Amino acid sequence: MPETSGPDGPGADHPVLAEARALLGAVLHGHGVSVRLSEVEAYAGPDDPASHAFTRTPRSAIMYGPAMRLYVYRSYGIHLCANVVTGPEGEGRAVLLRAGEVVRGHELAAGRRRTDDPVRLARGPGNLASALGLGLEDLGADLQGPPEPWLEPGEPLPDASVLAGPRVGVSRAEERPWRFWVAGDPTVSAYRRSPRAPS
DNA sequence: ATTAAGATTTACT
DNA sequence: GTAAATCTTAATG
Repeated sequence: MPETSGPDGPGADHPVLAEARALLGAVLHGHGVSVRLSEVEAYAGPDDPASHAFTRTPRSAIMYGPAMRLYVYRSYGIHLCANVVTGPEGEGRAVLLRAGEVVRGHELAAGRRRTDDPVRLARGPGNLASALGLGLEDLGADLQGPPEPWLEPGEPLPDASVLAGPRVGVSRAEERPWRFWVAGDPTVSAYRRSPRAPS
């Protein structure tokens, strides 16, 4: 096991990858709704041009804070995305929660999402945050334990059940397979088009 | 102060 | 499958 930089260049062996993989299978308890994470994306700091932490800003300041904290940001102004800050303070590492399966509060989540499809309940970052009832009020919330939204680590998944692939919506460094999802989970969607494709 | 870009979702065809 | 809507944040003059 190679600690060498791999054939793909810098960041191929980044510690955030292991943390993102560890988040798969964990259960995120939100406002009356619990979701088992099935798809996540790893984002590093200065080493990742696609990360919000690439440049130090008030918005990404939370990413440089202590771990196990919730980072919520707005995407395209209308939707919210939930992230979990990982790593030691100052590293600026975070993991984006892209999708998951609702294991509790199914009815409540269905009411919020206005859909009865359990597969679509938490498919997509914005939907995941919406289904959990997360908002900017939960920004920086401690995920270490109740009563507020908290993250319960699950059992480590077999390596064979975890697949990796290129990230979505990232205009740069898409060659890095920093996106992890659970194999065979219907809540995980396939590759999507890139945002705002040039004419 | 203004311009540009973006970690998306939903609806319609 | 394709197209459009929506808001914030970041950078620049």
